[in-house]
Amino acid sequence: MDQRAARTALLDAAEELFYGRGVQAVGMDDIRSASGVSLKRLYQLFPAKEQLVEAYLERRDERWRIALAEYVAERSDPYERVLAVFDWLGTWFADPGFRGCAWINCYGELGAVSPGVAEQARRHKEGFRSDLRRLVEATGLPVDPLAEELHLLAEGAIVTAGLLDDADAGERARGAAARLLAARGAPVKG
Amino acid sequence: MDQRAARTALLDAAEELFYGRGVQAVGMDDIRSASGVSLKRLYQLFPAKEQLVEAYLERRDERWRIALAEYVAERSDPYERVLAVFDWLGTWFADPGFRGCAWINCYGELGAVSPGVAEQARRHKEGFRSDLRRLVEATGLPVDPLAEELHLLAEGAIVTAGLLDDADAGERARGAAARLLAARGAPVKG
DNA sequence: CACGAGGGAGAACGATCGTTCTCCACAGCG
DNA sequence: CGCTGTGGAGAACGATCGTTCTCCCTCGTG
Repeated sequence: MDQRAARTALLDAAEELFYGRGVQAVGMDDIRSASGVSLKRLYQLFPAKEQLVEAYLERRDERWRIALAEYVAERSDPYERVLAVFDWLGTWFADPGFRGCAWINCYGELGAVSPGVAEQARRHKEGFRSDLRRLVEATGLPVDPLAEELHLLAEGAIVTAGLLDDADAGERARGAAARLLAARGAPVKG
Repeated sequence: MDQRAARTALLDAAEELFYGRGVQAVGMDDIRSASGVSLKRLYQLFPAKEQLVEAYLERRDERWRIALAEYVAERSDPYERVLAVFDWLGTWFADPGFRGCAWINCYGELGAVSPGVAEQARRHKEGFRSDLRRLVEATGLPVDPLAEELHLLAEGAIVTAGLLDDADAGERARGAAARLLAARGAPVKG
């Protein structure tokens, strides 16, 4: 197994374990067992646990936002694209492994104690917000404050789905989003 | 110092430290120093750290929701009362000690590992949601799905204010809430 | 004063865990 | 075959921290 494969195996194991149980509940030894990579190699690639956590968040951010973008790109109508964000959230919430937002969870766990983790969480949320803003721009509607409002709905749905196990939060957010779009002049479905 | 005063001192210290730094970053010794209560007494009142954490969340929930209710009760118009929830969130976000939602943070930190903490977080969020629902009921507007939508906005504002340091999230959520209310037939200010 | 109960201060204990070190197997190469 | 260095397995180390224990002081009571 070369360095590249080891790195991938480590990040895969880290993602599954950290997301599922929380960072502090997972030891480096658990990562080792789950990945099959020796501790020596682990510490060569990630000299401290914190760096593994940050790398996990960074890679997940990339994947998460790309998956969202691909899902959205399946629609052609710009309004539908905006609403598809909420559909996608709904499919995420329905995933059996769903356990809330990885970045919110990590921020709660380590944000006060690890600037790097706090930064990753901030970056992810800002990235998501600007992705959403771009989708709103494409509709031609006035972006402010519409995009921010839709972002609040999305974040609210994520947190509610995670904490209250409320998988319908996506649909409900979609409904509210449609109403806000209509209030701003989007053509209403008939 | 009698038992009652010791309990209060402990919960005060726990609240300040746990909220400010996260639960796992605070040792029982820190609680002892900050409260002035001896370890022996601490363990008499809270036989394990987890119970102190749960008691902290429970007392904070009570205070938080009462403070919100009192703020809201200063207005008499039922629509204004609903919107006042978002004003109150805005004042909370502006507090210099604001560091996001205590329950979301604790859930991220311990939710996967401590059922008691997960339960407290769930209870708080459900309590908040039903408080909001009652305020919407008082307007006479159809409650579903309006109340849920407003709840998503509020949660989104809380999480965004915490993570992105965005103190204006309250105002923005208030704007969106006003629009959703208007779309459901509330009389518009003019 | 004797004495026992209760409480405070802080040492001690035991477990966990991030990180490093030791030891060994084995492959490449003369 | 011997030498060398890379890497794996897992023991060891050191720190932290939740929890308990020890020791001592104090105070109320006979």
